[in-house]
Amino acid sequence: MKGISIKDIAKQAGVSPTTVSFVLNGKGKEKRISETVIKKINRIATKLKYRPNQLARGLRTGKTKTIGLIVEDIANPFFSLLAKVVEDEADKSGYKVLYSSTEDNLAKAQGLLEVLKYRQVDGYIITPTKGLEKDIEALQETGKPLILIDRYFPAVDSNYVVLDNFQGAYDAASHLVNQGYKNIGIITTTSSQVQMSNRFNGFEAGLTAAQAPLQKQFIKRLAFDQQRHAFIAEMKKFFQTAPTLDAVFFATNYLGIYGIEAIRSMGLQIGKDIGMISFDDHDIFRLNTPSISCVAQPIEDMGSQIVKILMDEILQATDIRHQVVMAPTLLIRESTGGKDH
Amino acid sequence: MKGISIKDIAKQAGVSPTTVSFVLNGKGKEKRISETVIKKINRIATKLKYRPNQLARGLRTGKTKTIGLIVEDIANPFFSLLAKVVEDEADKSGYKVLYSSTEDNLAKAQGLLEVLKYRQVDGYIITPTKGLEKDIEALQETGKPLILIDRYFPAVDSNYVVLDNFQGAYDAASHLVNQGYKNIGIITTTSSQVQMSNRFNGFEAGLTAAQAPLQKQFIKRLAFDQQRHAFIAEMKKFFQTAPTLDAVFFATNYLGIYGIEAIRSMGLQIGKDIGMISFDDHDIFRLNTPSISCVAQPIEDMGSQIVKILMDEILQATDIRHQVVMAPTLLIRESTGGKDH
DNA sequence: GGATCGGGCTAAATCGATTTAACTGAACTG
DNA sequence: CAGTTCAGTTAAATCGATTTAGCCCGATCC
Repeated sequence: MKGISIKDIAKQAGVSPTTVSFVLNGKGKEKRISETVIKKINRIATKLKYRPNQLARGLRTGKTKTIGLIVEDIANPFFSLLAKVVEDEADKSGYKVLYSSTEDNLAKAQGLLEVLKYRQVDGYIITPTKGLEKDIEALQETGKPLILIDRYFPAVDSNYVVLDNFQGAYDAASHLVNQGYKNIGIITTTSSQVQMSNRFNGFEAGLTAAQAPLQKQFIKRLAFDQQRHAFIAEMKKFFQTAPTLDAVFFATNYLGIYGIEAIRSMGLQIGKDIGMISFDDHDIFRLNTPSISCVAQPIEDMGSQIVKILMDEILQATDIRHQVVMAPTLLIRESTGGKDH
Repeated sequence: MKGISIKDIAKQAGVSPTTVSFVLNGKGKEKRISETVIKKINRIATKLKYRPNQLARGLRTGKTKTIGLIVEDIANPFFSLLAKVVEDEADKSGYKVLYSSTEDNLAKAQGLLEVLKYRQVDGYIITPTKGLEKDIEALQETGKPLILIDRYFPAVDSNYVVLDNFQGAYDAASHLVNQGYKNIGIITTTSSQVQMSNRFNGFEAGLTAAQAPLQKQFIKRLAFDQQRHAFIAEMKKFFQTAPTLDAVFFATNYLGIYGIEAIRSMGLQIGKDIGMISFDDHDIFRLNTPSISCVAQPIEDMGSQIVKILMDEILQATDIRHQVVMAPTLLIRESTGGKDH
C-alpha cells in the first residue's frame, strides 16, 4: 500500500539503490552503468510503475516542482482564465501550481509569500499589492525565480509581464474621439499602482493628441473597497454633476460593469446618449445589449509567456531581466457607435 | 540563507533536536519536558522565526498539508468562486491547494489523480468526469479522504457535496407554469451524469405536477463539446421547429448564455415572447436586459462545507459517509415575467 | 542498601531520494 | 610484474523533521 521506492527496484534488479537512482535520472551513461543494467532497471521501473517520491527528492535537492501563483482574486475572470493557462502550461513541464488571492491586501500578500517560501516553491508568479516592494526584493535575494504580472514596481528591477496599459487607454481615447464624442470622461480607481496610472496617462495623452484635452470635471476616481451599490451611487452622482458628458472610459472591467448598471438606471442609452468603453474584456461586455467596446488583454498569450519565462529561469538562473509589455487589442462594439447612430 | 532548522534551535538552547521537536509539536508536557526548557525553546523558536520544513516533515509523517482540487474548468465562474472559497477555508487550517481542470476529459482526470497521489496530497476535492468510478474507488482504498463535488456516482459509496438539482429544476418548472407560460421546453446536454439527469427529471416532474406535462418536441439535447456558434445555430433550429414554445429552461449557465444570444438573434423578446430561466447564476444573468431568472447554488456555503468535511476526515478518518445535498435558491428576475407583461 | 519508579531528556532509526567518495577487478603500461 | 587506468558499481552521508526505545539519576520502598 505504501508505494514503490527505489529500494524495491534495486532489490528486484539485484543492484544498489545508487545505481537505480543514476539510471532513472538519465545519468546511466555518464556514470558508466552498463547497457544491460540500464535496460533492466528501466524495465523493472515501468513494470512497477515507479513514481519518485517528490517529498524525498525535494528534501534532498531543494526543488519541489511546484510554483506559487498569487493573484488579486481568483474569482475575477481575468485571473481565473490566467490561472487556467498557467496551470496548463506548467503541467506540460511537470509542475503543479499552488494558488492564492491577495484581495489586494498587503498583509495577506506578505503572508502568502512567506508560506510559499517555506513550502519551497521553485518559482513565483505574483500580482503585487501596493507596498510589496521590499518583500519582492527580499524574495529575489533568495535566488528563486519570480515574475510579476498585471503590474510591476518601476523602482524594483524584476521580471514582469504586463499589458501596455498606456497604449490600451490611448487607443480607447482615440477611438472615442473618432466616433464623434466631444465631452469624454474617465472613471478610474484611486489606486496609485503603475497599471492604473498608466491607463490614466495613456487616456489623457490620447485625448490630448486628438485635440480634445481631458477636462477636470470629467474625471472621477473611486476607492476600490466599496460595495456594489456605493459604486453605482457614486457614478450616478458623477454623471449628474457632469451632464454634458457624452462618453466615458472605465479603467477596469468591474468599473465597466457597474457603469452599465449606473447608466442604465439613469435611463440613458449606452452608445447613443453616452458612449462607453472599458478596460478588460468580459462575457458581459460581449453579450450586453448594446455590446460594450473594450481594451482586451491577450490572456492566453500572457499566461504562456509567463510560464515560459519562469521555467527558463528555474532551469537556468540568469541575470537577464525579462520585462515583457504586451500589446492590447481594441474591441470595437456597439457601445461606442457614436451619437448620430 | 538556508533556513532555520530544528538543529539550530537545539544548539542555541543546549538541548537535543528531539527535545525541540517534542516541544514545538506541543508534546512538551506529555513527554515530561520541564517548564523551563519548554519556555526557552519556544522563545528561541520565535526569535529565529523557525518554520518547519514541510518536505522533511511530510517525508516522515506522510502528511503534506496540501489538498488537491480538481474542477471541470477553473475559468468557469462557478468553479473559480468555489476555488476561492476552498482556498480561503483551507488556508485557515494551514493547508494549501493544488488545482487542476479536467475539461471533463476522463484521461486528463485520471492523470491528475495520479499526479496528486504521488504528490501525496492529504485529501481530494474532485469534480468527477464520466467513467471515473473505478479510479475513485481505487483512490478510496488508499485511505486518503476524498469528496466529490457538483456531481457524484450513485453506484459509488463516497463523500459528496452537491446541489439538489432535482429540486432546483422542479422549482424552475413550477415557476414557469405559475407565470402563465403554456408550452414549456428544456435545453440540456447529452450528458448522462447524475447532476444533469436530476435536472431533467426534476423539471419534468415539476411540469407534470403542475398539470403541464413535458412534450417531446420541446426537449433539446446538445453535445457539450461544440463551438459557441454551433450551440447557437442548433438552438435557433430548435426554436424554429417548435414555434409554439413560449418558455425554456436551460440546464446549465453556459447553455443559458448561448440561449440569450440565440433568442436575441431571432428577434424575439425574452420574457415577453419567450420566457427563460437558467440553472446556475452568472453576472450576465443579473445584468442582462432583461435580467435572467435562475436557479442559484449556494457556492460559498458549499465551499466551506466541503473543506470542513475534508478537514474533519483528514484529522480523523471515519467510516461515516458525508453526503450533503444543498438547497438551491430560485432567483426570480425579468426573464420570467410572463407573456402578459 | 538493593530494587523500583518516574521525571527529564536524548541517541539513533526512519522517511526516500540524491550525491560524493571510493572500491573492485581487469586491462594496459613501461 | 608493480603501477596506473578505467569501466562498473556501491557504501554512506545528507536533506530536516518525527518517533521509538532507552539512558541516567535521584527519590522512594521494604
